Amino acid sequence: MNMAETMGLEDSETISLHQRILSDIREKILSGAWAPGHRIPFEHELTAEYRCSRMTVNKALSQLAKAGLIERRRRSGSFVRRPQSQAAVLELHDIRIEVEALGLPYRYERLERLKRRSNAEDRALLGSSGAGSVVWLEGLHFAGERPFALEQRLINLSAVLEAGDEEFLEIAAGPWLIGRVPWSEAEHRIRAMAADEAIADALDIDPGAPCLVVERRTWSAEHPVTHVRFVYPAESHTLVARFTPSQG
Amino acid sequence: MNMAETMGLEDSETISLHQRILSDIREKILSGAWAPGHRIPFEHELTAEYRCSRMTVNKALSQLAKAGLIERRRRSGSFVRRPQSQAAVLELHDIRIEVEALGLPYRYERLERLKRRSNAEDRALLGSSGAGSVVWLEGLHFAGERPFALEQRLINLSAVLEAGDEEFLEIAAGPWLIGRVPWSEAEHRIRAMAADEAIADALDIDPGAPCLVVERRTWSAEHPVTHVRFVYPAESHTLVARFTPSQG
DNA sequence: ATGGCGATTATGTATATACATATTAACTCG
DNA sequence: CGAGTTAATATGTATATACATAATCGCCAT
Repeated sequence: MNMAETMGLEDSETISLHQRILSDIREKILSGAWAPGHRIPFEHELTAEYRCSRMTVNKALSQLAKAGLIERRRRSGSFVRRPQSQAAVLELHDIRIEVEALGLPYRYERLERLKRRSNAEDRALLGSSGAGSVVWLEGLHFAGERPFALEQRLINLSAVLEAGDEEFLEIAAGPWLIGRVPWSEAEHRIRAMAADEAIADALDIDPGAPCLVVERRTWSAEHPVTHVRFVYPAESHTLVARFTPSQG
Repeated sequence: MNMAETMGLEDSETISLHQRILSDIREKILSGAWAPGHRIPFEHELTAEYRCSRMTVNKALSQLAKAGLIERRRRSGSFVRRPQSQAAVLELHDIRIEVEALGLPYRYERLERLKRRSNAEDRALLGSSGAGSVVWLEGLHFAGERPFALEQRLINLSAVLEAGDEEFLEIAAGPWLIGRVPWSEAEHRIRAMAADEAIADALDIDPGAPCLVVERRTWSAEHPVTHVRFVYPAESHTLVARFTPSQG
């Protein structure tokens, strides 16, 4: 459709309009710009904003609703949902949302931050070939008073330059990155591990206690962005993923 | 819509027409009536069959395509795809393939088999409401000489009657079931756990050692089919899942 | 035969329109 | 003033229509 360039689409690719609306809104939600509970614009407002028919807007919103990102209420509008299903756990992995879904107050605390040139191990973790600078972060996610997860993260500064100026003292890097770098691909590794001294100390559990480890590598347009490792005490966490061949 | 009753819909519920088309076709595919490669009717044929507009048919087919059940080719039509969606999301659970990929000889050994009427716990595991008979299986997957994974499985006999006559002495139930029951939905739970006495004994590891536990429930057309729990010694196993942001 | 080209065909996406339905806000009446 | 009714509103689903696009078929000229 020749709608795309009239809208001033920056991507040169030809994306259908309803796809564009869909990803715009998803981006706003995933980045946190529209928090859970936020009422997204009415169909007729989006119709005006994108200069298209209501059907097109409706198609996009219906998809978001089916994907569980928003909830639609007649006469009231469409609202960002608190994610809780598979999407939350494996696609985003926003720990704040997980913790708040449990009804517990969430807090993030940075333990360590280093900026350095990448070494061989960093490059292996990132799945990167070239050298460059990285930021190394370690932090704790709390659910109430108790540590909920330990986070160890590498950020590739050649992919996200601004991360070099960010302290990440009370903001976890995950949500921060999501708003800045649209990820195109991610790979998860999930395994069990016995807590070593350092992990046991950080998470306030016994050394040797079983932990669930979720590692994630993210790429944006072929460039490695970040590698993150979440360590959960076994009793605190279960990942749930639900699949359906079709989404009736 | 008053379309539903004009069509002679057997369900008393009011289902939208495109939902009905969608589930009709999905059923045909999952049941095997339309095998992979089969060309499903053209939009204009379905338009005639369901007496509706092409947009409505198109909406249903587009959803099926996005869900990966069918593939649409311009000028040629829409074709049933070879099932592959599951592997894309969490590629696990043909343990034989996993083991052989490591270059180790694979062997399965049944430890226990019981046939009984389901109790409350069974029904909870299966996610089933009604009573009925089940088969309980326990078995070990070996990689070379060492135990690779412990499998504990419940099979709902009212969904898979033939399973009652099968011994599963050297064939794991997973591959056996896959050939017989087209699954329509699956839910995975993944967590870490310390090995108890029984598990440690079976897997030949120390009690208290960390294990990765993968539980899977499977449904076929709303009916619970099986619940299976795989327990892996932590050092032997990592799950890998790779995602690309879907539908957008 | 055969390579290219135009016609045909099925899908892809968008439009304007219509009416149904659920829910809330406003209003009316005892 | 409160309960019940009515009107307004946002979404839900369907229609007919239009044109774009990709792939294929068949014809024709070489």
